[in-house]
Amino acid sequence: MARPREFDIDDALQRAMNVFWTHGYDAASLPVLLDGMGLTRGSLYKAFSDKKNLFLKVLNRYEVEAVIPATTLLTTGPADGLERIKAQFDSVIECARQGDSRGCLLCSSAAGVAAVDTDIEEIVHAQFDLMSNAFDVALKESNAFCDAGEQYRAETANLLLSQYVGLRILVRSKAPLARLQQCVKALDQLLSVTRYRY
Amino acid sequence: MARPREFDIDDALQRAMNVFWTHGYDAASLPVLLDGMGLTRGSLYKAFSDKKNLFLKVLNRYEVEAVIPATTLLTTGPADGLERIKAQFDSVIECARQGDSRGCLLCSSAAGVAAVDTDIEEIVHAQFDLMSNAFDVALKESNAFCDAGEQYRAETANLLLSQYVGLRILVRSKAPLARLQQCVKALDQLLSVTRYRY
DNA sequence: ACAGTTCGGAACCGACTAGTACAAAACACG
DNA sequence: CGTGTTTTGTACTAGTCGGTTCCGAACTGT
Repeated sequence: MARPREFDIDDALQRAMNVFWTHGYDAASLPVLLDGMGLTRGSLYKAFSDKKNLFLKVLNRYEVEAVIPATTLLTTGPADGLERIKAQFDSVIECARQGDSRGCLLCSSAAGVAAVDTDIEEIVHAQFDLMSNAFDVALKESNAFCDAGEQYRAETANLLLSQYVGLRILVRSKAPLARLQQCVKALDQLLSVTRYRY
Repeated sequence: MARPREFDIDDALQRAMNVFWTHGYDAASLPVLLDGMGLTRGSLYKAFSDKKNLFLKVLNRYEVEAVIPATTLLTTGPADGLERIKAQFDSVIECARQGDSRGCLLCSSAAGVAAVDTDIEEIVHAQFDLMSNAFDVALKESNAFCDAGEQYRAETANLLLSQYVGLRILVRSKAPLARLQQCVKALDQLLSVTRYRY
Protein backbone atom coordinates (compact mmCIF):
# COMPACT_ATOMS: atom_id res chain seq x y z
CA MET A 1 0.00 0.00 0.00
CA ALA A 2 2.90 2.30 0.53
CA ARG A 3 6.53 2.73 -0.27
CA PRO A 4 8.66 0.89 2.24
CA ARG A 5 11.26 2.66 4.34
CA GLU A 6 14.70 2.39 2.77
CA PHE A 7 16.64 2.28 6.04
CA ASP A 8 16.41 0.04 9.04
CA ILE A 9 15.01 2.11 11.87
CA ASP A 10 16.99 0.15 14.41
CA ASP A 11 20.26 0.65 12.57
CA ALA A 12 19.55 4.35 12.35
CA LEU A 13 18.90 4.46 16.08
CA GLN A 14 22.12 2.62 16.71
CA ARG A 15 24.06 5.15 14.64
CA ALA A 16 22.27 8.03 16.31
CA MET A 17 23.33 6.61 19.66
CA ASN A 18 26.95 6.59 18.56
CA VAL A 19 26.71 10.19 17.37
CA PHE A 20 25.16 11.39 20.64
CA TRP A 21 27.63 9.28 22.58
CA THR A 22 30.67 10.87 21.02
CA HIS A 23 29.43 14.44 20.55
CA GLY A 24 26.94 14.90 23.37
CA TYR A 25 23.41 16.19 22.91
CA ASP A 26 24.10 19.83 22.12
CA ALA A 27 27.11 19.30 19.90
CA ALA A 28 25.23 16.67 17.90
CA SER A 29 23.67 19.08 15.41
CA LEU A 30 21.18 17.92 12.83
CA PRO A 31 23.72 17.86 9.99
CA VAL A 32 26.09 15.81 12.16
CA LEU A 33 23.30 13.44 13.10
CA LEU A 34 22.05 13.07 9.53
CA ASP A 35 25.55 12.40 8.29
CA GLY A 36 26.22 9.87 11.02
CA MET A 37 22.88 8.16 10.56
CA GLY A 38 23.11 8.18 6.79
CA LEU A 39 19.71 9.66 6.09
CA THR A 40 18.10 12.97 5.25
CA ARG A 41 16.13 15.50 7.20
CA GLY A 42 12.80 14.37 5.86
CA SER A 43 13.39 10.76 6.79
CA LEU A 44 14.59 11.60 10.25
CA TYR A 45 11.65 13.78 11.15
CA LYS A 46 9.24 11.28 9.61
CA ALA A 47 10.65 8.49 11.74
CA PHE A 48 11.59 10.27 14.97
CA SER A 49 9.45 13.46 15.18
CA ASP A 50 12.26 15.69 16.44
CA LYS A 51 15.73 15.78 17.93
CA LYS A 52 14.72 15.48 21.55
CA ASN A 53 12.41 12.56 20.84
CA LEU A 54 15.21 10.89 18.94
CA PHE A 55 17.45 11.40 21.93
CA LEU A 56 14.86 9.89 24.26
CA LYS A 57 14.67 6.83 22.02
CA VAL A 58 18.46 6.74 21.95
CA LEU A 59 18.60 6.83 25.73
CA ASN A 60 16.22 3.89 25.89
CA ARG A 61 18.38 2.05 23.39
CA TYR A 62 21.42 2.87 25.48
CA GLU A 63 19.67 1.26 28.40
CA VAL A 64 19.21 -1.93 26.42
CA GLU A 65 22.59 -1.74 24.74
CA ALA A 66 24.83 -0.71 27.62
CA VAL A 67 23.09 -0.38 30.98
CA ILE A 68 21.22 -3.68 31.05
CA PRO A 69 24.27 -5.70 29.97
CA ALA A 70 26.24 -4.02 32.73
CA THR A 71 23.57 -4.79 35.30
CA THR A 72 23.25 -8.43 34.23
CA LEU A 73 27.00 -8.72 34.48
CA LEU A 74 26.66 -7.41 38.01
CA THR A 75 23.65 -9.48 39.04
CA THR A 76 24.48 -12.83 37.46
CA GLY A 77 27.54 -14.97 36.98
CA PRO A 78 29.27 -17.60 38.99
CA ALA A 79 31.90 -15.43 40.65
CA ASP A 80 31.66 -13.58 43.91
CA GLY A 81 29.68 -10.35 43.65
CA LEU A 82 32.69 -8.29 44.57
CA GLU A 83 34.59 -9.79 41.64
CA ARG A 84 31.79 -8.77 39.31
CA ILE A 85 31.97 -5.22 40.61
CA LYS A 86 35.68 -5.13 40.07
CA ALA A 87 35.21 -6.55 36.59
CA GLN A 88 32.75 -3.78 35.87
CA PHE A 89 35.21 -1.06 36.78
CA ASP A 90 38.04 -2.88 35.05
CA SER A 91 36.05 -2.86 31.84
CA VAL A 92 35.73 0.90 32.09
CA ILE A 93 39.48 1.17 32.37
CA GLU A 94 39.93 -1.22 29.48
CA CYS A 95 37.70 0.98 27.30
CA ALA A 96 39.78 4.03 28.15
CA ARG A 97 43.01 2.14 27.62
CA GLN A 98 41.91 1.33 24.10
CA GLY A 99 41.45 5.02 23.39
CA ASP A 100 37.69 5.22 23.79
CA SER A 101 37.23 8.49 25.65
CA ARG A 102 33.52 8.82 25.02
CA GLY A 103 32.75 7.86 28.57
CA CYS A 104 29.16 6.97 29.33
CA LEU A 105 26.24 8.51 27.47
CA LEU A 106 24.16 8.31 30.61
CA CYS A 107 26.73 10.01 32.82
CA SER A 108 27.51 12.75 30.33
CA SER A 109 23.82 13.43 29.84
CA ALA A 110 23.40 13.64 33.59
CA ALA A 111 25.86 16.51 33.69
CA GLY A 112 24.54 18.23 30.59
CA VAL A 113 21.10 18.19 29.08
CA ALA A 114 19.51 16.24 31.95
CA ALA A 115 20.02 19.29 34.14
CA VAL A 116 17.73 21.27 31.83
CA ASP A 117 15.08 18.89 30.51
CA THR A 118 12.88 17.00 32.95
CA ASP A 119 11.96 14.20 30.53
CA ILE A 120 15.61 13.35 30.06
CA GLU A 121 16.25 13.81 33.75
CA GLU A 122 13.64 11.18 34.48
CA ILE A 123 15.21 8.57 32.23
CA VAL A 124 18.64 9.29 33.66
CA HIS A 125 17.35 8.82 37.17
CA ALA A 126 15.70 5.53 36.21
CA GLN A 127 18.91 4.19 34.71
CA PHE A 128 20.92 5.32 37.71
CA ASP A 129 18.44 3.33 39.76
CA LEU A 130 19.09 0.26 37.63
CA MET A 131 22.81 0.59 38.17
CA SER A 132 22.45 1.20 41.89
CA ASN A 133 20.20 -1.83 42.30
CA ALA A 134 22.59 -3.98 40.30
CA PHE A 135 25.47 -2.93 42.55
CA ASP A 136 23.27 -3.77 45.51
CA VAL A 137 22.58 -7.28 44.21
CA ALA A 138 26.28 -7.82 43.54
CA LEU A 139 27.08 -6.78 47.08
CA LYS A 140 24.42 -9.09 48.45
CA GLU A 141 25.95 -11.96 46.53
CA SER A 142 29.44 -11.33 47.85
CA ASN A 143 31.15 -12.92 50.79
CA ALA A 144 32.12 -9.56 52.15
CA PHE A 145 28.69 -7.94 52.18
CA CYS A 146 26.16 -10.78 52.19
CA ASP A 147 25.76 -10.46 55.95
CA ALA A 148 25.70 -6.67 55.96
CA GLY A 149 22.48 -4.86 56.76
CA GLU A 150 20.18 -3.81 53.96
CA GLN A 151 20.75 -0.16 54.73
CA TYR A 152 24.50 -0.52 54.69
CA ARG A 153 24.36 -2.36 51.39
CA ALA A 154 22.18 0.27 49.78
CA GLU A 155 24.59 2.97 50.90
CA THR A 156 27.57 1.14 49.52
CA ALA A 157 25.71 0.52 46.26
CA ASN A 158 25.18 4.24 45.85
CA LEU A 159 28.81 4.84 46.66
CA LEU A 160 29.69 2.51 43.81
CA LEU A 161 27.27 4.32 41.54
CA SER A 162 28.78 7.74 42.18
CA GLN A 163 32.20 6.17 41.87
CA TYR A 164 31.20 4.78 38.52
CA VAL A 165 29.83 8.11 37.34
CA GLY A 166 32.92 9.98 38.49
CA LEU A 167 35.22 7.56 36.74
CA ARG A 168 33.26 7.83 33.51
CA ILE A 169 33.40 11.60 33.64
CA LEU A 170 37.14 11.48 34.23
CA VAL A 171 37.44 9.23 31.19
CA ARG A 172 35.50 11.68 29.07
CA SER A 173 37.65 14.58 30.24
CA LYS A 174 40.64 12.57 28.99
CA ALA A 175 42.20 12.27 32.41
CA PRO A 176 45.54 10.42 32.28
CA LEU A 177 45.14 6.67 32.28
CA ALA A 178 47.29 6.41 35.40
CA ARG A 179 44.74 8.38 37.37
CA LEU A 180 41.91 6.18 36.20
CA GLN A 181 43.82 3.04 37.08
CA GLN A 182 44.61 4.40 40.52
CA CYS A 183 40.93 5.07 41.17
CA VAL A 184 39.99 1.51 40.40
CA LYS A 185 42.91 0.04 42.29
CA ALA A 186 42.01 2.03 45.38
CA LEU A 187 38.40 0.96 45.08
CA ASP A 188 39.44 -2.67 44.86
CA GLN A 189 41.60 -2.32 47.93
CA LEU A 190 38.99 -0.49 49.91
CA LEU A 191 36.36 -3.10 49.09
CA SER A 192 38.74 -5.91 49.91
CA VAL A 193 39.52 -4.39 53.29
CA THR A 194 35.87 -4.29 54.18
CA ARG A 195 35.72 -8.01 53.70
CA TYR A 196 37.39 -8.53 57.01
CA ARG A 197 34.70 -6.70 58.92
CA TYR A 198 32.24 -9.56 58.73
CA MET B 1 43.30 60.66 28.90
CA ALA B 2 40.41 58.35 28.19
CA ARG B 3 36.98 57.36 29.24
CA PRO B 4 37.11 55.02 32.24
CA ARG B 5 35.38 51.65 32.22
CA GLU B 6 31.96 51.86 33.80
CA PHE B 7 31.96 48.37 35.33
CA ASP B 8 34.30 46.52 37.63
CA ILE B 9 36.00 43.85 35.58
CA ASP B 10 36.20 41.54 38.58
CA ASP B 11 32.53 41.87 39.37
CA ALA B 12 31.70 41.08 35.77
CA LEU B 13 33.89 37.99 35.91
CA GLN B 14 32.17 36.92 39.10
CA ARG B 15 28.76 37.26 37.47
CA ALA B 16 29.98 35.45 34.36
CA MET B 17 31.12 32.60 36.58
CA ASN B 18 27.67 32.32 38.08
CA VAL B 19 26.05 32.27 34.64
CA PHE B 20 28.38 29.55 33.34
CA TRP B 21 27.97 27.65 36.60
CA THR B 22 24.22 27.47 36.37
CA HIS B 23 23.77 27.16 32.61
CA GLY B 24 26.93 25.39 31.47
CA TYR B 25 29.18 26.60 28.68
CA ASP B 26 26.97 25.86 25.66
CA ALA B 27 23.68 26.95 27.17
CA ALA B 28 25.21 30.22 28.36
CA SER B 29 24.50 32.19 25.19
CA LEU B 30 25.79 35.70 24.65
CA PRO B 31 22.46 37.34 25.50
CA VAL B 32 22.21 35.28 28.70
CA LEU B 33 25.77 36.19 29.62
CA LEU B 34 25.28 39.88 28.85
CA ASP B 35 22.11 39.96 30.87
CA GLY B 36 23.71 38.15 33.77
CA MET B 37 26.83 40.27 33.68
CA GLY B 38 24.93 43.51 33.25
CA LEU B 39 26.86 44.83 30.28
CA THR B 40 26.56 45.06 26.54
CA ARG B 41 28.16 43.22 23.64
CA GLY B 42 30.69 45.90 22.92
CA SER B 43 31.92 46.05 26.48
CA LEU B 44 32.20 42.29 26.79
CA TYR B 45 34.23 41.85 23.64
CA LYS B 46 36.37 44.84 24.50
CA ALA B 47 37.20 43.40 27.90
CA PHE B 48 37.29 39.65 27.26
CA SER B 49 38.00 39.17 23.51
CA ASP B 50 35.50 36.34 23.05
CA LYS B 51 33.33 33.77 24.80
CA LYS B 52 35.91 31.05 25.11
CA ASN B 53 38.49 33.45 26.51
CA LEU B 54 35.93 34.68 28.99
CA PHE B 55 35.28 31.10 30.01
CA LEU B 56 38.99 30.43 30.49
CA LYS B 57 39.19 33.47 32.76
CA VAL B 58 36.09 32.25 34.57
CA LEU B 59 37.66 28.82 35.09
CA ASN B 60 40.71 30.46 36.62
CA ARG B 61 38.46 32.48 38.86
CA TYR B 62 36.61 29.33 39.82
CA GLU B 63 39.94 27.89 40.85
CA VAL B 64 40.54 30.82 43.18
CA GLU B 65 36.94 31.05 44.32
CA ALA B 66 36.04 27.39 44.83
CA VAL B 67 38.87 24.94 44.23
CA ILE B 68 41.60 26.60 46.28
CA PRO B 69 39.31 27.13 49.30
CA ALA B 70 38.35 23.46 49.10
CA THR B 71 41.97 22.37 48.95
CA THR B 72 43.02 24.60 51.84
CA LEU B 73 40.17 23.16 53.83
CA LEU B 74 41.58 19.73 53.04
CA THR B 75 45.22 20.54 53.63
CA THR B 76 45.00 22.72 56.73
CA GLY B 77 43.00 22.75 59.94
CA PRO B 78 43.40 21.21 63.31
CA ALA B 79 41.23 18.15 62.83
CA ASP B 80 42.28 14.76 61.56
CA GLY B 81 42.68 14.65 57.76
CA LEU B 82 39.90 12.12 57.45
CA GLU B 83 37.55 14.52 59.21
CA ARG B 84 38.43 17.23 56.72
CA ILE B 85 37.64 14.88 53.86
CA LYS B 86 34.30 14.03 55.40
CA ALA B 87 33.62 17.71 55.94
CA GLN B 88 34.35 18.33 52.27
CA PHE B 89 31.79 15.80 51.14
CA ASP B 90 29.32 16.92 53.77
CA SER B 91 29.49 20.45 52.41
CA VAL B 92 28.56 19.14 48.98
CA ILE B 93 25.51 17.48 50.48
CA GLU B 94 24.67 20.64 52.38
CA CYS B 95 24.75 22.63 49.13
CA ALA B 96 22.37 20.18 47.50
CA ARG B 97 20.14 20.14 50.56
CA GLN B 98 19.73 23.88 50.27
CA GLY B 99 18.51 23.46 46.73
CA ASP B 100 21.68 24.36 44.89
CA SER B 101 21.77 21.84 42.07
CA ARG B 102 24.40 23.60 40.00
CA GLY B 103 26.99 21.06 41.02
CA CYS B 104 30.59 21.93 40.29
CA LEU B 105 31.59 24.08 37.34
CA LEU B 106 34.79 22.11 37.02
CA CYS B 107 33.10 18.71 37.00
CA SER B 108 30.37 19.74 34.59
CA SER B 109 32.93 21.25 32.26
CA ALA B 110 34.92 18.02 32.40
CA ALA B 111 31.93 16.16 31.01
CA GLY B 112 31.01 18.80 28.47
CA VAL B 113 33.16 21.33 26.73
CA ALA B 114 36.45 20.00 28.12
CA ALA B 115 35.97 16.91 25.99
CA VAL B 116 36.09 19.09 22.89
CA ASP B 117 38.49 21.95 23.58
CA THR B 118 42.07 21.19 24.59
CA ASP B 119 42.70 24.54 26.28
CA ILE B 120 39.79 23.95 28.63
CA GLU B 121 40.78 20.32 29.04
CA GLU B 122 44.18 21.45 30.27
CA ILE B 123 42.78 23.71 32.96
CA VAL B 124 40.35 21.03 34.08
CA HIS B 125 43.20 18.54 34.42
CA ALA B 126 45.24 21.01 36.42
CA GLN B 127 42.39 21.64 38.84
CA PHE B 128 41.71 17.94 39.20
CA ASP B 129 45.37 17.64 40.10
CA LEU B 130 44.94 20.27 42.79
CA MET B 131 42.02 18.38 44.27
CA SER B 132 43.78 15.04 44.09
CA ASN B 133 46.87 16.43 45.80
CA ALA B 134 44.76 18.04 48.49
CA PHE B 135 43.05 14.71 49.21
CA ASP B 136 46.49 13.15 49.35
CA VAL B 137 47.68 15.66 51.94
CA ALA B 138 44.55 15.13 53.99
CA LEU B 139 45.12 11.38 53.94
CA LYS B 140 48.72 11.86 54.96
CA GLU B 141 47.59 13.93 57.90
CA SER B 142 45.10 11.36 59.12
CA ASN B 143 45.59 8.67 61.72
CA ALA B 144 44.22 6.05 59.37
CA PHE B 145 46.50 6.70 56.40
CA CYS B 146 49.57 8.47 57.78
CA ASP B 147 51.47 5.20 57.82
CA ALA B 148 50.20 4.00 54.47
CA GLY B 149 52.58 3.86 51.53
CA GLU B 150 52.86 6.79 49.18
CA GLN B 151 51.46 4.75 46.32
CA TYR B 152 48.48 3.60 48.33
CA ARG B 153 47.75 7.14 49.43
CA ALA B 154 47.89 8.47 45.89
CA GLU B 155 45.50 5.77 44.76
CA THR B 156 43.07 6.55 47.55
CA ALA B 157 43.34 10.26 46.79
CA ASN B 158 42.28 9.62 43.22
CA LEU B 159 39.47 7.44 44.45
CA LEU B 160 38.27 10.38 46.49
CA LEU B 161 38.59 12.65 43.48
CA SER B 162 36.45 10.47 41.25
CA GLN B 163 34.04 10.04 44.13
CA TYR B 164 33.82 13.80 44.43
CA VAL B 165 33.26 14.24 40.71
CA GLY B 166 30.59 11.57 40.63
CA LEU B 167 28.76 13.08 43.55
CA ARG B 168 28.82 16.53 41.97
CA ILE B 169 27.46 15.15 38.72
CA LEU B 170 24.69 13.37 40.61
CA VAL B 171 23.84 16.65 42.29
CA ARG B 172 23.64 18.42 38.96
CA SER B 173 21.39 15.71 37.56
CA LYS B 174 19.06 16.40 40.50
CA ALA B 175 19.44 12.94 41.95
CA PRO B 176 17.28 12.48 45.07
CA LEU B 177 18.91 13.83 48.20
CA ALA B 178 18.65 10.41 49.84
CA ARG B 179 20.94 8.92 47.23
CA LEU B 180 23.50 11.65 47.73
CA GLN B 181 23.43 11.20 51.48
CA GLN B 182 23.86 7.47 51.13
CA CYS B 183 26.93 7.97 48.95
CA VAL B 184 28.61 10.11 51.55
CA LYS B 185 27.58 7.91 54.44
CA ALA B 186 29.01 4.86 52.72
CA LEU B 187 32.21 6.72 51.97
CA ASP B 188 32.52 7.71 55.61
CA GLN B 189 32.01 4.15 56.71
CA LEU B 190 34.42 2.72 54.19
CA LEU B 191 37.11 5.19 55.20
CA SER B 192 36.50 4.52 58.87
CA VAL B 193 36.85 0.80 58.35
CA THR B 194 40.22 1.24 56.72
CA ARG B 195 41.43 2.91 59.86
CA TYR B 196 41.72 -0.46 61.54
CA ARG B 197 44.15 -1.77 58.96
CA TYR B 198 47.07 0.12 60.37
C1' DA C 1 -2.03 -0.49 -15.41
C1' DC C 2 -3.43 2.36 -12.00
C1' DA C 3 -4.66 4.63 -7.63
C1' DG C 4 -3.13 5.27 -3.18
C1' DT C 5 0.68 6.11 0.05
C1' DT C 6 4.84 7.02 1.78
C1' DC C 7 9.31 7.78 0.75
C1' DG C 8 13.72 10.73 0.13
C1' DG C 9 15.74 15.16 -1.01
C1' DA C 10 16.11 19.86 -1.17
C1' DA C 11 14.49 24.41 -0.62
C1' DC C 12 13.02 27.18 2.81
C1' DC C 13 11.68 29.09 7.48
C1' DG C 14 12.32 32.22 11.47
C1' DA C 15 15.11 32.31 15.33
C1' DC C 16 19.26 32.29 17.21
C1' DT C 17 24.43 32.08 17.29
C1' DA C 18 29.12 34.33 18.10
C1' DG C 19 31.38 38.12 16.58
C1' DT C 20 32.26 42.97 14.13
C1' DA C 21 31.82 47.83 12.77
C1' DC C 22 30.93 52.20 13.84
C1' DA C 23 29.15 56.39 15.68
C1' DA C 24 28.03 58.75 19.77
C1' DA C 25 28.98 59.58 24.51
C1' DA C 26 32.08 60.30 28.44
C1' DC C 27 35.93 61.11 30.51
C1' DA C 28 41.31 62.96 31.20
C1' DC C 29 44.64 66.02 30.08
C1' DG C 30 46.63 70.22 28.32
C1' DC D 1 37.47 74.93 26.87
C1' DG D 2 38.88 72.03 23.27
C1' DT D 3 41.26 67.66 21.93
C1' DG D 4 42.45 63.07 22.05
C1' DT D 5 41.35 58.52 23.70
C1' DT D 6 38.61 54.93 25.23
C1' DT D 7 34.10 52.88 26.39
C1' DT D 8 29.69 52.42 25.24
C1' DG D 9 25.42 50.90 22.87
C1' DT D 10 23.48 49.48 18.68
C1' DA D 11 23.05 48.00 14.17
C1' DC D 12 24.69 44.60 11.48
C1' DT D 13 27.06 40.50 9.56
C1' DA D 14 27.52 35.72 8.18
C1' DG D 15 26.47 31.49 9.52
C1' DT D 16 24.03 27.75 12.05
C1' DC D 17 20.37 26.01 14.66
C1' DG D 18 16.12 22.87 14.82
C1' DG D 19 12.14 22.31 12.24
C1' DT D 20 8.62 22.56 8.15
C1' DT D 21 6.98 22.22 3.60
C1' DC D 22 6.67 20.65 -0.76
C1' DC D 23 7.23 17.74 -4.76
C1' DG D 24 8.75 14.17 -7.63
C1' DA D 25 10.09 9.38 -7.19
C1' DA D 26 9.21 4.80 -5.69
C1' DC D 27 6.76 1.27 -4.09
C1' DT D 28 2.24 -1.69 -3.00
C1' DG D 29 -2.42 -3.59 -3.35
C1' DT D 30 -6.03 -4.11 -6.55
